[in-house]
Amino acid sequence: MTSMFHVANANQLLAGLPSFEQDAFIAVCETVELVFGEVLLQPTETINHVYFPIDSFISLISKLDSDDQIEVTMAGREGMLGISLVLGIDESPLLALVQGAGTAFRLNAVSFQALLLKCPVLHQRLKHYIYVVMCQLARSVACNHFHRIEARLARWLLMTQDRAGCDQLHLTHEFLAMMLGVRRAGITLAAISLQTRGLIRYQRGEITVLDRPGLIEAACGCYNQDCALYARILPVA
Amino acid sequence: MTSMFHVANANQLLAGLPSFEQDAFIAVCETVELVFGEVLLQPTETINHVYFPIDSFISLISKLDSDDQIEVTMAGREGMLGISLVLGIDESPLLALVQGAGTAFRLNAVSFQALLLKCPVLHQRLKHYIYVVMCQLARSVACNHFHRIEARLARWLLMTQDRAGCDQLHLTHEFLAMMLGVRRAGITLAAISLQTRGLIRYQRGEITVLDRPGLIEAACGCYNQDCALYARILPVA
DNA sequence: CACGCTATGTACGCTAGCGCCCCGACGCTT
DNA sequence: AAGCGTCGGGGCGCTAGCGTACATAGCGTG
Repeated sequence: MTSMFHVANANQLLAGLPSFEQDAFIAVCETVELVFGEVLLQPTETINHVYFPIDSFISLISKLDSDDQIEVTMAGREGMLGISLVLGIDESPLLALVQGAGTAFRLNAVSFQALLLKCPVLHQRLKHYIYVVMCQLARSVACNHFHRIEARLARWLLMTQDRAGCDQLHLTHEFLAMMLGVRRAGITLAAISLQTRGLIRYQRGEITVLDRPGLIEAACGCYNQDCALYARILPVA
Repeated sequence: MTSMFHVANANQLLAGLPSFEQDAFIAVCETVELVFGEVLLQPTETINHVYFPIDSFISLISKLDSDDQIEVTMAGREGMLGISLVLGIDESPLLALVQGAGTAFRLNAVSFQALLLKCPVLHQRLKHYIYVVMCQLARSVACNHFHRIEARLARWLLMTQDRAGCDQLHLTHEFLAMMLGVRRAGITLAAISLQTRGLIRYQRGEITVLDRPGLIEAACGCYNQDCALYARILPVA
């Protein structure tokens, strides 16, 4: 029963499910290791599996063409990958890239769909999760349009830290540029500014968050609003 | 029975429903007139009614603060307002503004939720609609970030024309600036360019689309991709 | 321990779009 | 017919961010 307790807390979408639904979940899932840089889903590809990250996390990237791409949302322990199956669609328009290595629960699409019918509480919780993601997408449209690179970088680091669960992040400026849809040089300037202000420290692909409250201050309000929304709609129980 | 045929074709989400579900729908809905400029929903407001536009359409606007706001999606005869009720959430983070006057079917939230349980085909179709909206939001994040005002304006005019169903649109530069989240002067320059190229003509708040294929050419590919997605996921029959 | 790769710093000219302002023109109202 | 409010055109200096390029500095490997 200890393992169930663990399951319930391993991923926040699964947290607090009644034991009946937890049993059903455990019966069909497997545990997999996600490797950094792995592409779990190409745009328009069929979704064969859903993932519930435990300590890994995944970037979901909207790609207009080879040059223009931007991360639109993340899936870590607070979320899942393959959510559109809940809507009855087995494809995703986004590129899913493992951004933080670690473990995740994996289910094949068929089992997942069957599971939803057996687990109304999970089903409802996942619908709420879809709502949260939609709100975050809508906010991101505005955020990416209006806010400066530095504020967006701060926001992004905070979101990543929440999902990685540690202060040390494995990220190059190049990678960050890809995520925010800006130049690498643009990231460098913003990073210098954040470092000068004592909020972060970095060196050859390792970024350390030194002052989280300060970073929240430097980030646009979108970070706090996203957090507040999630907490309100998907309380951990 | 003629009226039922009309219902089935009045709003594309309702099109093609089995007659049983159409009956259930007609039993609970009312027809309302939407007035230009009317605010149907403030951000965070409780959703008391859902709307299925017939020849009206609604702008859904993400508002960061009083200055920074941008339209993120539209709801016309191809969609609906209040979709988050399908996910079990009776609030919307977006501002809903009537942009094209006309008629719409309206249901109160409670009846709508009850209706979903009685109409599995409608329910499934609305879930598919949610998927389409999510994809469009994700694309808009990238589009608004990477594409020039002129291309985005062209896209926006096309989307509006589709929903208005006529060549003549009632729009000032000021309003367009609000929708695209840019300066009025920025719209003026883009509009001049489109007019010079013979794609549109405008005069004191009336814009006429002269060359639709040319306008599609001038728009970013996002327009075509959105259309293609909708057609694929929500075929009209 | 030297080499080479990768990550970061920096520079330069350029463009889109900003904020702000003023003007003229149209058209509705009185 | 006059007046006024609304709409569009245009100008000004400014900034963020772009594309490109090159230089330095760690680090791992041979």
